Amino acid sequence: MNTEPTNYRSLCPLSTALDLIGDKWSLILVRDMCMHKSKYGDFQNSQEAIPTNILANRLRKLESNGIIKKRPYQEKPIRYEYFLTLKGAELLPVIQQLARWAHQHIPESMPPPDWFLNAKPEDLIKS
Amino acid sequence: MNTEPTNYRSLCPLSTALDLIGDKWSLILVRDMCMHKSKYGDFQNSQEAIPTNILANRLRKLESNGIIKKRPYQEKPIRYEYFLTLKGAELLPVIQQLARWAHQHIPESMPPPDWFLNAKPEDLIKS
DNA sequence: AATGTTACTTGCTTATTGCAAGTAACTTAA
DNA sequence: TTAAGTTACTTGCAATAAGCAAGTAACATT
Repeated sequence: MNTEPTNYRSLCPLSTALDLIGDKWSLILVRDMCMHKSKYGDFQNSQEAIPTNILANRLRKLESNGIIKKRPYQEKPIRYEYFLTLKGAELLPVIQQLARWAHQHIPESMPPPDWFLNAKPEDLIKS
Repeated sequence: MNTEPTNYRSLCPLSTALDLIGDKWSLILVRDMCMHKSKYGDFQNSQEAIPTNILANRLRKLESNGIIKKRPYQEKPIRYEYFLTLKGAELLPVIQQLARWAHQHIPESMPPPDWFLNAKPEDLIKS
């Protein structure tokens, strides 16, 4: 399944970015991988409670768009762990800004932890 | 129409942010307002070709969430212009990062203009 | 042998998106 | 002065996507 858009809505960089990750769940999964969650069950157990069919679909899409990679961690039965590519890790500044914004402007939201605000994309790859 | 979520999926700042603006169109409209587009027709004329019912719906949601405000620019018939609040203007760092990311990682996307990358939220309000 | 765990898929319902057309209140051109 | 155009929408409906519940395959554990 290749899910890269064959034609983007426009070539505006913001618009192309949103064509890839502009939905309610993709960045939640990127966040989880920033926190070194890597297995299907880890993602399911996050507070936001992603439906399992959506989770499977998003993992496929993110992989097909080069944002994550999967690698087998056992053979019988075959099971994969998922982790960020460089392309995926470099979404960290985006989600840091989103978290900062939410903390400043959405009263209900919790403060982002310091380790998260201080993290760098290169901390996330090949860990 | 109040569209603020009564219960967010979680209180994680990223998650609450995505509950408000995590869709394909909201940030496109914020981008347009950063470019000083202000009228309904201006938004319709953007390259991404937002459907008119979605546009009306998103303007309502963004206003109800305090990200934009509207102000009448004529009385007969009543017509409004839309502009960013401080809360909306402070989404600029988010869309700057998204644009930067897209330019670096999506080959098809165009480079973001320098004025855009160098803009500051305070440049956008009360203009 | 039965129960549990992990990582999914399938079927179905509900919600959202998007297209096309319609409408209201004007403005402009013939 | 009438017809066509503009602006800012709303409504109806079809297509797509999301979400819930249940099922399944391949093991491990009790």
